[in-house]
Amino acid sequence: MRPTPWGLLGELELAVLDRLWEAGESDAKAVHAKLGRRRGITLNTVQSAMKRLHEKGLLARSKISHAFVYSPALGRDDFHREAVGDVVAALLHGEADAMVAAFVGVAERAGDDTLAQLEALIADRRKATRRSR
Amino acid sequence: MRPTPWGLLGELELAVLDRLWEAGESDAKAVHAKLGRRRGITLNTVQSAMKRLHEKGLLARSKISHAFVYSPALGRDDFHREAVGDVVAALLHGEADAMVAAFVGVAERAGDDTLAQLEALIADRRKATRRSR
DNA sequence: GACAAAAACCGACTGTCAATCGGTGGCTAT
DNA sequence: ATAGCCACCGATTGACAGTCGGTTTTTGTC
Repeated sequence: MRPTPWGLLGELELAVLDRLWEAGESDAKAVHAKLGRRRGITLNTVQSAMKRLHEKGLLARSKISHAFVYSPALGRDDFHREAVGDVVAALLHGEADAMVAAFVGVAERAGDDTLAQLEALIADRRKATRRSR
Repeated sequence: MRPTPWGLLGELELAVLDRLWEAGESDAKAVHAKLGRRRGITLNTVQSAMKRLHEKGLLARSKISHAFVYSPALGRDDFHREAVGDVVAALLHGEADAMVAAFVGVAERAGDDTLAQLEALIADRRKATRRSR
């Protein structure tokens, strides 16, 4: 019985992903060096997290000599879109009105500039859409 | 050891909320009548879910005679805004650019009309903002 | 080829949380 | 008083992240 239908990541998993996006491909040791010390967790823990991320298809890895080097399977933006999309899908069952309202609401309380940014980007996307049609 | 930073609801809990938003205040029995049968769960299970929802502050309740009548503590839209906002906050640590990009991306793949809707609503909100300033 | 170091892997344990019931005990209306 | 209804408590299950310890595998080096 799946508690939540949307597969959301944990805190450490997100931190690892962020690290990978920032630093590009890295091995477990490098990631641990950056965020393991602060958190007081072992290299092993970081390894486990990265392995799970790999199993979920979020990290690609390749063996360099005998060690793994991981890299994000999705771009930061793709992942964000995916995640937000999942939540939105589970929450508002595909109802565009509600979705739009939620977006605007969130953007609004993030600051007025955000709304303007949103507007600008939309204009951009719509232009692109029209052209490609 | 918090598994996920965002407190997201379960499947049943969401269904209960949806039901309450649709039908207005109801007691556990009524909710169970609507979605318990299909799911093959007992009234008791629905009661538990509603109680948890109440403890989380998402359902208000008042005792009518000896039974509780529950009603949503937040409007549907408020809740959606809240939930999406939480996820966005945890995911993109307050970076407006990424947020905007994600919104547009999700809206885009929800259909082209959605983008237009979003645009319209934004124009609306910005007008309102300007007026109130 | 043997060996030490490094890293991956496996398995276990913990904490949290939703879902799900059963049983118990308290009101309520008759 | 008493039969029902219903809330509450507690227990169980299942999932999943975080966290390690211990074991095995791989490698580079004498």
